Amino acid sequence: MDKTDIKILLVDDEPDILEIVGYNLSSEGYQIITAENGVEAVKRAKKEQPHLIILDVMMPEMDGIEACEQIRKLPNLKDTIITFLTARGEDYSQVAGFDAGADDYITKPIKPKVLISKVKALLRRFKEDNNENLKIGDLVIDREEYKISLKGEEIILPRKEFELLSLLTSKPGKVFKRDEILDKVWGNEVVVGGRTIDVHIRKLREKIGDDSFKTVKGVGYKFVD
Amino acid sequence: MDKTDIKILLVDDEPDILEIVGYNLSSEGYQIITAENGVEAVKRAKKEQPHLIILDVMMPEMDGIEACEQIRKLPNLKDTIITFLTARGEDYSQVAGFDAGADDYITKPIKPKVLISKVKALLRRFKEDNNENLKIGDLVIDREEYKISLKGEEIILPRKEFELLSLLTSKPGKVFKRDEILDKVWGNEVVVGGRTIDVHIRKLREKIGDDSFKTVKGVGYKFVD
DNA sequence: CTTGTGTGTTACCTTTTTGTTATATGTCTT
DNA sequence: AAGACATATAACAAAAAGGTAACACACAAG
Repeated sequence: MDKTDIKILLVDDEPDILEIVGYNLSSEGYQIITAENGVEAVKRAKKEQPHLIILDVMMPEMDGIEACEQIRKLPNLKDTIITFLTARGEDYSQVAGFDAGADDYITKPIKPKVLISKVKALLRRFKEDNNENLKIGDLVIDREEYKISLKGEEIILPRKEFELLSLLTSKPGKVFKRDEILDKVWGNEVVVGGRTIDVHIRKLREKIGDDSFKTVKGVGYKFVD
Repeated sequence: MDKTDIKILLVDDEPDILEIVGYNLSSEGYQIITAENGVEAVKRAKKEQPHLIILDVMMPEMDGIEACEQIRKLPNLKDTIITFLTARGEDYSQVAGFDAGADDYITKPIKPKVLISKVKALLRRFKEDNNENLKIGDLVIDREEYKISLKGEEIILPRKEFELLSLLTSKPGKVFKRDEILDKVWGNEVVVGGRTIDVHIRKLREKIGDDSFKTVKGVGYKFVD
């Protein structure tokens, strides 16, 4: 994901802060959206789906804590990172903030450099969470480039095999039922013979390693590390 | 899950810290277990199966990092949340801590209020994650991975046995009538002989333990802790 | 057009799971 | 204590599930 694709929602009732912080972050390449109070913040968050929300605690209309709680309730914003802006020493805010579902807080007065590195750190964590390339043991799976490498060795897999591997590794340990595999890899319209999955699993076993794929009889297959 | 059902293992070599933090958390209603070094921590964790472990990094005998690694290896503790206690500025510990499988860290000096809200936040996440796994006494049932573990020992069960166990444990203590079991595990269309359930119960008894399954004559079976 | 590759099928084979039966053991009632 | 139930158990049989090799077909590249 490119930096310029990242949206940050900045919420504070003081226009000065919005401007200074906004300026600093946009010059780093982030997309900035602003709001001046909690009500507006919730509204914009819902509409714009930002990746990160920086929320002042003390605000008119609806304070940051409440706004945070509201936002956390929205299912499509549950992976959004929320960080509070609080005056130093306001211990209470920190406490309430975590309770409300915040991920971090930044203390005022704001030092732009500190702010930016904190934002970067938070977003890095975010990216790691929903990364496109998976790394499991010796195996790296690059979904963008459609290739994998095992112990540094690059392996080209045919599409179906890749998709099957990709599915199984998306949740290592989880048992994928045959139905589920058919549905996700083949698409539920297509009807394939009963041994098709097995054959593909066998091919993966040949290429990736026998132990990585466990059969759960009567249920399906799982990938193990 | 009630708050009073939540166990927290607190590990630090300084008795003062154990006392203060322990006091604060117990007065919140959590059950507190303590240990004074890594070796002891691992032992107690294995035995008590706490939901959250607060682990000091610097300790004699075995430091927090190593203890964390050890604990993460135990299959029935893999959903336990581990958070480190580190001196401010010890950046290295934090990094190593995350590598070892920690979920968070708390910096010293500890402010009780901050600590408590952090604990709450962590446990909230835990509850959300963990709706799939049942834990009853020594037994952990992982419906997603189709496996169970008993006292840390992993056991693979065939599908019908797994489903039967899964049903009985879904409401420990409740007596499931034979009809009900047939319906839920076999499906009401299928007709099986009268002794089929007994045989499966017997197999579970062999594997899980004789005492866990009680026969209620004329009615059915129940799982007891 | 030929060749090669990806994909899926089929026909066995093996193993595991599941279910049945016959017999034993209990337990409650009268 | 005998009979009627109900469950336990072991040995066995049947069915299901998965593994594998060989092959068939489609389609793209040369």
